[in-house]
Amino acid sequence: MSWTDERIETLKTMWEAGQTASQIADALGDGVSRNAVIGKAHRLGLQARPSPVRSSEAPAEQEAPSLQAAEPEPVVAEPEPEPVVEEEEAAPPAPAPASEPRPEMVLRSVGPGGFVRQSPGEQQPPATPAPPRRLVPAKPSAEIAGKTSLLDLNDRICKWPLGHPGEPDFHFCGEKVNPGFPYCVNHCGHAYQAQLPRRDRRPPPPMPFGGPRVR
DNA sequence: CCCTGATTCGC
DNA sequence: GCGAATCAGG
Repeated sequence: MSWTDERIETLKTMWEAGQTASQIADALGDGVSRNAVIGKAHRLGLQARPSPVRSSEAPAEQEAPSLQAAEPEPVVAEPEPEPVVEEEEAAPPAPAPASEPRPEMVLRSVGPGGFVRQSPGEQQPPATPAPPRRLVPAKPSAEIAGKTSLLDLNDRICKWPLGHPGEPDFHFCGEKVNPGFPYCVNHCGHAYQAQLPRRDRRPPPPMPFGGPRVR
């Protein structure tokens, strides 16, 4: 299978949404390996994303073995207006009791504007430490409450798309999958239909991500 | 071991 | 352009 526009679009979307290469490859199906996904992603130029590996580390460190204790850090005044997200409920003084993030939450640093990319050459110096205010766990903002977004997809939930990418309310079914299938039982019924002898057959629904793989 | 992404290089 | 092989960190 070649990289059709459709598949490339899927790749881009999922990659930018923070899905792992494996997940994307799995979603694309057709024997696409995660290497293929990564390779294609690089060729598309969307490689900037957190990687567990820093192969080419050591960015030209001074040969001088002496450590520079305090480098005159340019005090880049951070005029951050700091929009305070006001909590509705009066937060009790007790800190949230181990409200640990879900392990499967694949959220990276997704801001309302998208991803924080870093180009190799231009990296902003680390922001001034002092976190002035308490940090509110930034929801993906656009995250439609109660709906399954791309970020929520995993192997176990139905990937049946509802709506269209780009639309504000685009989301996925989110039901538990029919084991062995990318969709829930219900949507499997839509995706996989016995051949009907009828002539007036309903037009098939759009296949998510270019259709399920055939193993 | 498993996972991850990055890179290389023959095709 | 493609992706398996390989590398390297978590």
